[in-house]
Amino acid sequence: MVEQDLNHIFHALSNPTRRAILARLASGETTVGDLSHPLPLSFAGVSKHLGVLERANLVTREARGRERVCRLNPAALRDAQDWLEFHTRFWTERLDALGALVETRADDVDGADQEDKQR
Amino acid sequence: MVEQDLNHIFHALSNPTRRAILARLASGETTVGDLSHPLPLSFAGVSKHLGVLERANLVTREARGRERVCRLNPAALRDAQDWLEFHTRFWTERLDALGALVETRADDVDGADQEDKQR
DNA sequence: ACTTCATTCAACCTAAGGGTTGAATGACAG
DNA sequence: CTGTCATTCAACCCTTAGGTTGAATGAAGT
Repeated sequence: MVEQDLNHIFHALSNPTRRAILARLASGETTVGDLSHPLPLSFAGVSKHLGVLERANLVTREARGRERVCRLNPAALRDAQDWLEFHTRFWTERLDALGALVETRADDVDGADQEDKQR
Repeated sequence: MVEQDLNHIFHALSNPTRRAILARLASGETTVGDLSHPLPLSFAGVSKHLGVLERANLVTREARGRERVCRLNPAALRDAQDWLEFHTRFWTERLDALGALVETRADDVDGADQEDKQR
């Protein structure tokens, strides 16, 4: 998995219509038509959104007769989650450590000159 | 936390420069200047990216003298992670269940007519 | 006070997003 | 083989993104 993939995945997730599509697909595969019925969008608009989701590898479209069946592909979502999990953990640890540091020194850093040891 | 927040968070994360900034900030707070040195961007460009990260509430900027100090705010990242975690779990369960279903019936659904029970 | 340094603001540019329409494709029903 | 239905493609529109420059702000140093 490369940077580019994350770009596409996060970009795909940044739009509420696309997140709605994903949520809808989580409860079962559907055709593009079924997908677009509840949405306040043109057919072609939905198709475009599916294109974005497909580029991010979050969704696959497969022809079945004259319809296209859309399915989730959780693997890509997992990639994004991995990135986030790594970073949240890392950050939280760092900030916790920082918090602890500040706390243990709470009495002698009361002033305003403690920025030197930060960088 | 609302939809809008997720839009901003995921949008912020969809850009590699911004992810680099976040990674950089994970190892300690810095000024905008320090942040932009290693980046192949103009100063103002970096400032814009920080604006996006700030809108997503992933980063805070605080004036210290004539510089601005940037810090991470892991709370927002946690929001994104929660969304992803919920969905990956949900999807995976669904697809696992589906897989199990297919497997138990593997012998009598060899053909192509099993789509009816899907919708 | 004057200059310098860190940063932002404003204006601009080009490319990409998100949406629309209408024509094109291609499977299916008659 | 003709018409219809599901979908995509192409062209267009407007807004946002991502970048640049140069001026503006505002704290610090002298």
